[in-house]
Amino acid sequence: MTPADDEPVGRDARRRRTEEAILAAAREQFAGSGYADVTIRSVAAAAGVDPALVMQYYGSKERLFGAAAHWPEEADSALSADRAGLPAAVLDDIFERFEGQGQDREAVVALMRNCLTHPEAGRIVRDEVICERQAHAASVIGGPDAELRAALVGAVLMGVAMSRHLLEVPAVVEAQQDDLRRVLEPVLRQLVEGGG
Amino acid sequence: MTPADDEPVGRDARRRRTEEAILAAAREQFAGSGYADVTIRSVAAAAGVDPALVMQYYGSKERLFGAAAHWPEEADSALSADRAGLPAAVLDDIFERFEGQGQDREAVVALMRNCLTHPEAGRIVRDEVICERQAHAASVIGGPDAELRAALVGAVLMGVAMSRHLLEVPAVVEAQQDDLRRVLEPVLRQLVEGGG
DNA sequence: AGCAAACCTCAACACCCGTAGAGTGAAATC
DNA sequence: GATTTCACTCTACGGGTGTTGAGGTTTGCT
Repeated sequence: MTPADDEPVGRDARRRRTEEAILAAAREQFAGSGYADVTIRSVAAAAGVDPALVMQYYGSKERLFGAAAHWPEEADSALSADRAGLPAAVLDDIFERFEGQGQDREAVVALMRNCLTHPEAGRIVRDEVICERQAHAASVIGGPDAELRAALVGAVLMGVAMSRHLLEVPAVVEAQQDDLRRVLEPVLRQLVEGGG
Repeated sequence: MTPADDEPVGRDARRRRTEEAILAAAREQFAGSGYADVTIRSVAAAAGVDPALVMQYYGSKERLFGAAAHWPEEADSALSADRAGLPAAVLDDIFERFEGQGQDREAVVALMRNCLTHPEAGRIVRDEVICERQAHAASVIGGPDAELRAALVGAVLMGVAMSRHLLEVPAVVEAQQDDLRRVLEPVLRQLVEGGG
């Protein structure tokens, strides 16, 4: 880390800064490549730091990944929506998570990128993201297929997010947020409200 | 390879059989784990063969992956459907590909499993699977959002397939094919037919 | 039987990885 | 200013990887 001029000095501040530099590099690399292709050495190099320091701060590659890739649990408007408001609410939520520009976006992309190949990432997405929201969605959906419909809401959102941010399917990447909202909202409504 | 008793003998047949044993082991492992976690050695061990033989037959790990993970181009009923028949047709197609029990199913799962972390697998899914079918779907959908809607059909199917066969979200795994068809068909219809 | 070819294995190389422990130099404390 | 503390680096180890070339052993042909 080359320290900037106007930043706070002192041992603690300096440490916190390099710690964050390592984490930022890790987030970026895990968001862009698979777990195995990211090496402690490559993260250290991007952070301008010795590989051993990464170990010293984060213990292991696994723990570094855990710190870099996660699903931020901010206020989720979809958890307090009724049936009519659910489609718009889940769209709001997913856009907020994936289309921001901060570290949270990269943490989410890193989690999603690895959820099919990294067991722990897969477990988090399945159990702590999809299933958790599924439980609430099912309760407002009701009916015999409530659980399935709720799970499929998650599946649809996952598919769209992956197409747009991970696989980068051109037509989905180039679409404006409003277009996606306009097209997807009725689709999700059909999913949560069934025939009626 | 331990040869079975009732199988054809001869040099060629034997070779073809071990070649297929290697490929079968590779398909299974690439379908179940990420590219990096599958090793030439583990594939060779599962096939009961020396690692060097895998190299001799397939040239490199990359080529072995290419042979094991692909999207079989069989007759695709979705390519000859009109707008009204598209939802049912794409569902038929995806069920046929993912719910069979042969080598094709594993080849497809292997491709999907790695499409977020393996660049070539990602390219195939994006360009040769999604975009190709998107082109046809868009032509039968029509309207200003045709391309986007067509791409989103692919996104929805991908999300469902991943939930069911890769991430294994319980509610989606346990659902019967008929349930999925019944719930998803109107959803896809809403997507391809828009407001009308 | 004897020879050639092909299937297959052995052993090894060169590389890169995650990780560990000792060491260094600067900042904080007295 | 001396000493301690802590951020940080150097060096290295052990292991696993893809890959290779030479050797062995079975098969098929004459």
